[in-house]
Amino acid sequence: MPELPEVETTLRGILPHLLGQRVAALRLRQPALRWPVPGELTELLPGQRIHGGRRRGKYLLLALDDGHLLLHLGMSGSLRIVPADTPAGRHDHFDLVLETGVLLRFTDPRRFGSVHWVRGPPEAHPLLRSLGPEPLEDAFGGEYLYRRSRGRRVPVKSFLMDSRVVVGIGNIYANETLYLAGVHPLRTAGRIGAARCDRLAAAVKTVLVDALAQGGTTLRDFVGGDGRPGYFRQRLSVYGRGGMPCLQCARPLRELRLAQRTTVYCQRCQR
DNA sequence: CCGGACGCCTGTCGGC
DNA sequence: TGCCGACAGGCGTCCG
Repeated sequence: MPELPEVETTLRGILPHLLGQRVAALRLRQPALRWPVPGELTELLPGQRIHGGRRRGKYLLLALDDGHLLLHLGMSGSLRIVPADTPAGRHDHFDLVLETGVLLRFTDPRRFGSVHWVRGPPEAHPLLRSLGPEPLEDAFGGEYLYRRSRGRRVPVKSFLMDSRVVVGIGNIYANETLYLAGVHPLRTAGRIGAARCDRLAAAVKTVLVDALAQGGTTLRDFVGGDGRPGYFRQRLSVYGRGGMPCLQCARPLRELRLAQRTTVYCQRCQR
């Protein structure tokens, strides 16, 4: 579900309500996520102050006094700031109760999300250790893509969605990026030239920045920390448009399954 | 090391 | 109307 723009939007929505606040309690009602929510958190978190928050790939990291809370939204997760008396539904896994009485509520119907507690530097956590660069930072560019893709025989779409190569790109933005760059999703990553790697990297940045400016993409259940949906859906060129006309050449967009993910592209405009 | 497939879950939608 | 399979924004793990 949430890719970089949605996770970043979530962070921006919740952070102002969290910074400087002390945790009053953790109300854990449904610990079953991808990995069980550590029960020790209910004793560990109260009293700790939240003094920072950032995003790494699709992970959210909240800095507390004694460590970091690491959150992943999986496919259907969301984090929202809600008033203290908001009734909890069936998929509301936990509330972080703040001293102001406001709640940070984690909701996740499909339970692919997760929560971890990290004492040391969060980058050393096994889930973060082998992550590639952030796509919007300068370390990520055409030159980097070119270097990393040499010898790789995977389709370029799979390559872009590999978090060891670059973080934050999921199925929606991989499709959109390839369309914008004019690159066929099945093209072998290692056979893409330097110039097209430049185009690809530029397209990644453009798509993510534009999506961010729209507050992300809401297909069904994504909401930002303030409860509002994202509006990038109206700007999608290919994702969800299989069979509909290409916006550039009007031919019907084609669809295929790659690694069990729907892939949409234009046979004429992407090579 | 690399590439591909699987499975974890619930909800929704389209076809019969 | 109801049932059933396919599919949905991710990713760690396993297998060849």
